Amino acid sequence: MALHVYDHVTRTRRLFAPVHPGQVGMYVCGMTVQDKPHVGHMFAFVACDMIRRYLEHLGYAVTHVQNFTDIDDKIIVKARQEGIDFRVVSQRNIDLYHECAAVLNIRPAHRYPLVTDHIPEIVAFTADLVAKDHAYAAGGDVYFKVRSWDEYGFLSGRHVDDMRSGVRIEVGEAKLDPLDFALWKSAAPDEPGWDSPWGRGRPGWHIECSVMATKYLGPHFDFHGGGRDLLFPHHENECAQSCCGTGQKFVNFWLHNGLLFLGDKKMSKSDGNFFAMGDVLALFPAEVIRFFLLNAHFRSQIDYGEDRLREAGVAYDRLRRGVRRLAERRASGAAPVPEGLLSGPGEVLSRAVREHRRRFFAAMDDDFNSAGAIGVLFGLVRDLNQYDAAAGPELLDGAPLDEAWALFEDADRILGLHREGLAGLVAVTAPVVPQEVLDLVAERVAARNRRDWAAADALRGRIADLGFAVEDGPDGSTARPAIPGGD
RNA sequence: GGCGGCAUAGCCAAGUGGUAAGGCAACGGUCUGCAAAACCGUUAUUCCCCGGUUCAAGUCCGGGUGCCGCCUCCA
Repeated sequence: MALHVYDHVTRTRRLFAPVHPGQVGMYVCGMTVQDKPHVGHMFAFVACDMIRRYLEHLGYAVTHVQNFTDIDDKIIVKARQEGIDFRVVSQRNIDLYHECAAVLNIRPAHRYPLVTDHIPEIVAFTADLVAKDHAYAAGGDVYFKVRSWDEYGFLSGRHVDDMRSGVRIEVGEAKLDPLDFALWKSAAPDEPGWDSPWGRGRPGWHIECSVMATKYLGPHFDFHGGGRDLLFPHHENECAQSCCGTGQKFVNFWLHNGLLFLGDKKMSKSDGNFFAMGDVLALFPAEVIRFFLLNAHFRSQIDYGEDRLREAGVAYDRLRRGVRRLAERRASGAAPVPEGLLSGPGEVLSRAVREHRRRFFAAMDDDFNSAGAIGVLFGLVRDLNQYDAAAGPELLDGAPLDEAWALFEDADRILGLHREGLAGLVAVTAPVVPQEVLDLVAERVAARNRRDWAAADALRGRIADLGFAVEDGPDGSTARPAIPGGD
């Protein structure tokens, strides 16, 4: 099996082949930084991060470019409301993005181009489209001439003549055709603007991505990511501009992630129907959120809900405990069976691990199916547990145990489930428990020792009220945070 | 009105021709003072409905029903 990627233009999965051997160019539509990032945004970036990690695992040198749209109407409005420069608004939200991305274990892009740093290139690209008769200036604006490109609509699967287009002309616009869209918009005197051959203005929404993507990745590159809601008009327009400007095919594979829903509505800034990422991070560990987001195929729609996150936390815990148990066993000091030999349970484990490895990568090769791949990991945990039960504490089949560990490590590098990696995960075995709770635990141990069960149960209740759960083991009692995944 | 997507157990979810992954919940068991945690086991003769193609269909084709998205800013 080799990597196959879904291509929604042909509605099939195609064998992946890079434009340039050994290299992959990936452009991800970043945020319009009018507001703080919400969970829906971060879903898109987590998905692209997983994809990038897998491509790197396959050995490609990936160049990941992710823009910030730092000037647009809504940013201007916001800045005006607050009485500050638009740059303050956009920088503030860019900073927030980077904070969220870091805790979600999203690897930094190689470049984060800003629209406002590329005005000369945007002007040049626009002028070129005008020169090629794919665009025209009108009343200080410049519009892309949609009907000048025969293939317009191929990406989103619509036909120019079918579009309900009459409603799109706004007062003051001078489009020749309602379908046309702005490359350059004239600016009012009190608005931010830059000089151009058409007067003072600012870029339209789509042109920035054409300019920055082709500048950093070349006219034709491999992957372009972004939410499903960007398909039309944004990516359709971006694609039209790029193809007309460069005369080449633009993108080989589009990675449109499904949208995150809240209740029965799409999470959306403009509807106010969203959870800010920072607020969700206060409720659930970042690892659990990332696990939750990767536990469905990235192209499908996900419903956000706290119950769902809680479930994900429990599931994630099972996985993590499996990894920890394996680490403990490998470090247990039990005498390994001689090299080259396997015990009966070791034999069974060995076969299982090989099969899990095959299935894990088959899932990833199948359009980056992280959900299927995660399912395989749970199977590994189960087989490891069965080995534990069958082998007892004395046996230690080094080879299959090493192979199992190696698969967890590969999986972790690809899925990015643990911020510190597997070694870090295993090291974190002692969650922080406040002294107050420790004291109660000690009190309860004393009560148990004098077989005062009523007092012991009451103490357990008080500890639970503080958000901790007690576990009694052969070596005494311990407390841990009651929230799954909370350490 | 145009275009597109989805429908798999109580819930979430993978599965694009070969006889239903996985997680949560539930139940049974081991353990426990009781629990919790942990581990083991059980839980869809069946994939919205009706036709068709095929030796074989959740998977392909046709029709129907239901839900949703896009066509306006949006990850």
